[in-house]
Amino acid sequence: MTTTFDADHIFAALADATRRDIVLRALSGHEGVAELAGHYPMSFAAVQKHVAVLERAGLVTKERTGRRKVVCTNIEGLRLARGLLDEYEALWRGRIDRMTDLITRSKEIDA
Amino acid sequence: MTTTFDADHIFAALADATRRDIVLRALSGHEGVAELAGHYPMSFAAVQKHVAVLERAGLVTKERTGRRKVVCTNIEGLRLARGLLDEYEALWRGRIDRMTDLITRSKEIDA
DNA sequence: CATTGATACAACCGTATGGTTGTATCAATG
DNA sequence: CATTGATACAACCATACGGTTGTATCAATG
Repeated sequence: MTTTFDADHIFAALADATRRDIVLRALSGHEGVAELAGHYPMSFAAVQKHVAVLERAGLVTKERTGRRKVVCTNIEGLRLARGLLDEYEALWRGRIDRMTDLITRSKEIDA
Repeated sequence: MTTTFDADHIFAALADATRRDIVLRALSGHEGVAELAGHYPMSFAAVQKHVAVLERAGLVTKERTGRRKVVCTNIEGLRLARGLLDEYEALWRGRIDRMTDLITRSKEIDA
């Protein structure tokens, strides 16, 4: 699977409430790291690290605007994440369908 | 958010290729921990731990069958995970829609 | 060009995670 | 009931992670 590496990073990035919240906040794309940091009970550097994790996962980008750097949720990244989840859901659903199919058939055999 | 705790565990559980593979394999629900362990280049105990993580996240269950314990993907858990993702997608999409709406309007103003 | 505001980075700490090996439990079976 | 097969659990190790503080960079501004 070529997307395994990314899936690791994406799911790991989403496995933290602070980071999920940052993704939401960064959708409007108007807050710098400092403003974001203001919303959470932790240091500026900690939030900075969270943003870095999201960046590495391709979920947000940073755009320089004057002396600030605005954090923007990367729609492409989100779509990719969503695509991964869809793939998995398809696989899951596929297997579930085949399972229920098997079950149905075995019931027919039983009858 | 009441589901935050679960989201942490679920995303974290999915952030590992081995565990994602176990979820897929366990959908057919006929392999014990030992059989599962056979597929991966690691010890039995390591796979056992991975299964434990998935179990804690509510993604699989173990059912005793004779002397074996069969690992079964928990469809309910999967649906819950899927639900979480849907919620997030809805939020994301909502914000995206509002964003594109804003962009469209500002373009109209520009024109 | 010195200062200030905003971000980046490095070092450090405690704890969690992914892996190992070894031992204990527990159910089937001779 | 001793043995064997399958799972569970505990101790340990290395590394990653989430947090801290302190220092460095870098762009605007007086």
